[in-house]
Amino acid sequence: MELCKTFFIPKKLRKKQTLLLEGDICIYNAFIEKGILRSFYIDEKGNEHLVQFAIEGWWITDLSSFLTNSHSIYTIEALEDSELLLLTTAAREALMDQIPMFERYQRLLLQNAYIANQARINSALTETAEEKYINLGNAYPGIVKRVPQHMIASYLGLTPETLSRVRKQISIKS
Amino acid sequence: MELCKTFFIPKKLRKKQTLLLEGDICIYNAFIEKGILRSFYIDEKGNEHLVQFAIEGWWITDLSSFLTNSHSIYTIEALEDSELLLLTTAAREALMDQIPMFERYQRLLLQNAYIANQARINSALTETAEEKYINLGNAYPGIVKRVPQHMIASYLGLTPETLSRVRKQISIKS
DNA sequence: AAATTCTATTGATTTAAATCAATTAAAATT
DNA sequence: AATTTTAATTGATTTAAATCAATAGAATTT
Repeated sequence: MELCKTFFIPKKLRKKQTLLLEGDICIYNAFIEKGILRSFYIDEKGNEHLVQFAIEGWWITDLSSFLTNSHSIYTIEALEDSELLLLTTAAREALMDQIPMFERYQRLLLQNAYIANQARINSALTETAEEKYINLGNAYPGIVKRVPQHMIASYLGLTPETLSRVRKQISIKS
Repeated sequence: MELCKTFFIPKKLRKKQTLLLEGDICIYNAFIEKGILRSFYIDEKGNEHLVQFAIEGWWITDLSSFLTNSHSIYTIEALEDSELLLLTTAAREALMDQIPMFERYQRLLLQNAYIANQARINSALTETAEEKYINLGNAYPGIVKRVPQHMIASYLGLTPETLSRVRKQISIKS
């Protein structure tokens, strides 16, 4: 554990500060010790799309940029004051060499992320606005409570107005 | 290469035959030498949802079921007569032990699949029916040409009627 | 505390895609 | 080749969600 820690760079971010800006190359894979971050991008029409939330114990990066040293299309930003442990590509390789458990851990993380993304695709393609919101709340109550509503809407591919109406409907029903 | 081949079980599937049935445990990761397969599931309302296509040189499995020995929610079926090389969990582990390149290759595959899924999420959440169809055709022309149109519709989360109209619109424009 | 910015709600209207229904076209099976 | 099954198209209508617009409510900042 002590050995492991030497590979990481601690970093604090204040709310609204960024770990990665669109167009830059993502050189870190960030483990979140405290706080919450999001990644997002802005499309040609100027609309913002929320790609990922990440809370304590999760990792966040632009995997495509991080792995291939390509320019990122995403921005990663803290939604609360946060404490991170940063891993550079080099440190990650070194960790995987020296601690086999870590390679296994990374593979498991990626597998879980892949499976979670598969579920998100199914949700995006087949569920109604109400189902999307309820299912997200069940799967990640910590996130839904903690984040502005319009960001949840963006994550689900809904407008803020639609999500507001969906919430009203749900509250009337119960 | 010769060593590598001994780990695989060759298998031929005729069109419409299945590699995996919903409810079963997925014990194979299948490499496609020839042909094309799809994975899909049927929801509570009886609607079929196409999860994945896979052609020559690709892999197909229910990763969740394969990795955790859980019951699959997907069915995997050949859309043409196909030739596969099957890898059991045990053979996969052995291959990764004995041929380090193979572990690296598997990790790269998973990374690419993750990144592709991320793109599919963005598409599903933000694009119009027409954009989805055009972008899919650009990314995977081989698949769009080779597969019944209603399956493309299902993959994109559209009804067959909508896809038919989208195609008509595109043909009128050009 | 006042002002500004950000966030959520509500109403009216539009729009993209789904649904329902019928018909035509193509493919597979006998 | 004839029949059956499967696939694609087209039309009419409905519906879920987006858009446009205004207002109200919170949270920050000065």
